[in-house]
Amino acid sequence: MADDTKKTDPSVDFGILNSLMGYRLRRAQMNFFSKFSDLCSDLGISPGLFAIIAIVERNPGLTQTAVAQALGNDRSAMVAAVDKLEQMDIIERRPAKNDRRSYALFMTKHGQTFFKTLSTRVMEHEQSMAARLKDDKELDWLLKTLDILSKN
Amino acid sequence: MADDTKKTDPSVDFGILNSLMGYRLRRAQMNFFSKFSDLCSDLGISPGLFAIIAIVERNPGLTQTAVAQALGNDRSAMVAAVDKLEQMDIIERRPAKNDRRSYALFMTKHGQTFFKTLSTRVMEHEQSMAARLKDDKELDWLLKTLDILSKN
DNA sequence: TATTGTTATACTCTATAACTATA
DNA sequence: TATAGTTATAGAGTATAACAATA
Repeated sequence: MADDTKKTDPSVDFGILNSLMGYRLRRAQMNFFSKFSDLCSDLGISPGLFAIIAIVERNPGLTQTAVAQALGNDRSAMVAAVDKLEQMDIIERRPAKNDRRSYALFMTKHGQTFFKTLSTRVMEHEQSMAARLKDDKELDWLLKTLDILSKN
Repeated sequence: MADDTKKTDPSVDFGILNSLMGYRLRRAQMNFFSKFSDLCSDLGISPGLFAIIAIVERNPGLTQTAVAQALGNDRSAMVAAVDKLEQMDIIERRPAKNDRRSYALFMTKHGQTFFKTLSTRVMEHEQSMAARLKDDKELDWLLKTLDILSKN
């Protein structure tokens, strides 16, 4: 919602939370997600759907399960997501060539242009957030550090 | 679940996702949360409950609404959370002195020691994650940067 | 009128198990 | 026997609206 009216009370002592990467990651991520909603909810796209589109766009022909594994989702969650993206004419299922159990996922023509619109909005927001950092070097460092912290 | 068996396929091209702070923040945060569950689910504590305890421990006497505002939660979500923490004998509601509508929240005796156990576990994990960084300077920089990115 | 705690509600995410058709 | 897609389901988490008691 990106709501300025309810501020965090500065007189509250956050104690240990202040020193926890886990807590700060959560706060930062919530901020990104709520802004993402502000920017893209009119298009019916959530962060999770955006990630699926981004993977399919760069890796046409992947199966649902392969996309789920790449994103760390469960197979079962893909069904409703791909159903929706298919109804929106963004992605299409095609029968896989070598395996009649699985579908290969591809972008539709409309999906291609839709993804460009979406990417532009998302990148604009990213750049406005990146402007809070010192320089591109700091951004690279942040991305690298977040990647290191993403591995278990 | 911190499961090593299902790896992210390295042959998948993540495209724009790789350059997005929002996506990397999500991946890093998911990793912290799943490890938090591994460490603390036997004690019945989620990250959200831990945050509430941490605030009450450092700010005894805050009302439910004040804690909710500090953490960015909705008032209504506090009810079940505080109910649970009260049943676990960690936090107690006391009638507020000046306002008969509200409760003041305090740690119980058991809650004090419980929180120490909890904090030890969480800090151990934090330190093992911080060990992936170069030094304490880098950790400070990360915490500061995440704070900057948390503001809307 | 406004606010606190509460309830009810609903919607999204996520996780699990089981089914079917294929492999 | 194992896997892909699917379905059903259940549990979190989150957000909104409304109500009673109190300010």
